[in-house]
Amino acid sequence: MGGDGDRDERNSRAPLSRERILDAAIAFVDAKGLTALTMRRLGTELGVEAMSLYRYVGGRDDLLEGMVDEMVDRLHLDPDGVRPGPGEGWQAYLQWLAHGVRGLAREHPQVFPLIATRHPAAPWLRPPLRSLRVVEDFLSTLVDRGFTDERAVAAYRAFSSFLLGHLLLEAAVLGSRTAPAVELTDVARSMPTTSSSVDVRDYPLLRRLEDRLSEDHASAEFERALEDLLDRMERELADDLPG
Amino acid sequence: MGGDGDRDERNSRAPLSRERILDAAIAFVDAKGLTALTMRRLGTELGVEAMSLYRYVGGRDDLLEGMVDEMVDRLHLDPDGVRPGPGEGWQAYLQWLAHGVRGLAREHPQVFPLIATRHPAAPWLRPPLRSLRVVEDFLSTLVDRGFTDERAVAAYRAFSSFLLGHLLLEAAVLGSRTAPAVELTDVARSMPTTSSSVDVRDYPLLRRLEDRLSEDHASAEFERALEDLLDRMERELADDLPG
DNA sequence: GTGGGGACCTTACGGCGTAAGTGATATCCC
DNA sequence: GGGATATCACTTACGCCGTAAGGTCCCCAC
Repeated sequence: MGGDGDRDERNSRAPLSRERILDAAIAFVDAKGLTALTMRRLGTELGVEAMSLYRYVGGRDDLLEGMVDEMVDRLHLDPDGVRPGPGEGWQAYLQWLAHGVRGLAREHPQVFPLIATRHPAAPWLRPPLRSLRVVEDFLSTLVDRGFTDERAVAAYRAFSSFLLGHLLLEAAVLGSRTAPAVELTDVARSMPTTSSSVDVRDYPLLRRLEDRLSEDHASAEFERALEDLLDRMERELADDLPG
Repeated sequence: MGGDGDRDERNSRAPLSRERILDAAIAFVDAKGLTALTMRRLGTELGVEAMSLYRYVGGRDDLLEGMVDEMVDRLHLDPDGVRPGPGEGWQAYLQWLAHGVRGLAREHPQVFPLIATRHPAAPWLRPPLRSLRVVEDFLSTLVDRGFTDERAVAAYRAFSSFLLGHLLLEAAVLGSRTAPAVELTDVARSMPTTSSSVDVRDYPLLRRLEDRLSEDHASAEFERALEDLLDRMERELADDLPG
């Protein structure tokens, strides 16, 4: 049996690496949704058996963790502009960071819940800023700009809560648009158990406001709320000095 | 072989119902964590085979949905005090609602991510306020108190973002405390792949602030941020009238 | 008593994560 | 050049998962 013919039977002979696997996993989730990601399917996607992935990722959990890490680490490359230098004030930095994280959420709405929901390594590593490097950078930037330790930590907490709430909701909307994921059979099966009939007529205000509720002002609301948050920080910061 | 002896072989012969299943599931997740919840184990917990559950819940997905619905619906019973009447102003109502939702998050930190993360039935049914009844109540209360339709919708969006961000983070901390869930072997396996050695010495500010970062001021921060949010709403509301 | 129907059980299937062992291919030392 | 060795992917197998389909038992109306 000719041992020659199967030399390049798969043309995707890029040699497989942790990064290649993670990128493929992120792309896969973007396309098919989180629940569709299995080791076997991801292997198929890469032209490889599922078990081959285990040389690089240690397990499904480590795979998810790796996806999150890689995405968060992208923040320090160039989110969507140039990172503000030391001369530019902490507001510019927080604006830059906020928009960077928002970019992640909008580019990968199916992956973002993972960033937001998985238990971080340390409890004070709050999503969505779950990288030691990013948090160190956050705190040192603020301290360098005149924040006390206490104010910097408070700012970190307020900032992460803000990002998480706004971006998780924005990503949920984008994500449900991208991945219908619910088959018609699923809807059919879940129908009979849901309590009798949910009649919209029981909720007159919802009916009246449904169109308005469906409008999308995500960008404007995000900018507005971010500015409010920064104003609030600025006010609190000013309270420290004149004592 | 004596057909008599197995009359009451299981003393848990309460007749099984959707509510009993949902309650058991919530208790199970509180105790063992979300990933430990399987149809088979939940059946065992109830003294029943897994397939018996399907007469009441339609599938695992419907089970999760039911848990969320039941928890959110508890808000309208008596969160942690008496619901403010029509004479009490929208601030009192929002305070009451916010503390009710926070109560859910703190009592069931392992379930809360489910409330926060699952795709709601309608895209404008934003977590964590995912019930038609609750949202109708929210909007009508505000409109009755003088909000325009537009302001009420904006308030709904800001309020849900606020709750989601703050409570998901608070629940994550409580949840990781409750369910260690990570076996020592898991940690060991995920170690070798995580990039070389993560040395805390590379992050001097984190080291300096670690204690401060670990302090728990969740309650005070929640109250403070909630008041800020209500103040902001009040200011915006006042802008409408005097025009 | 009997038969019809509801509540629970049994069996079975395909897919999942992954432990363990097998083979093929590139690399290096002699 | 030729074996030892390391590297990488594959194969096989196990136990657990969700759940489709059908069976069994018991209780109650007649």
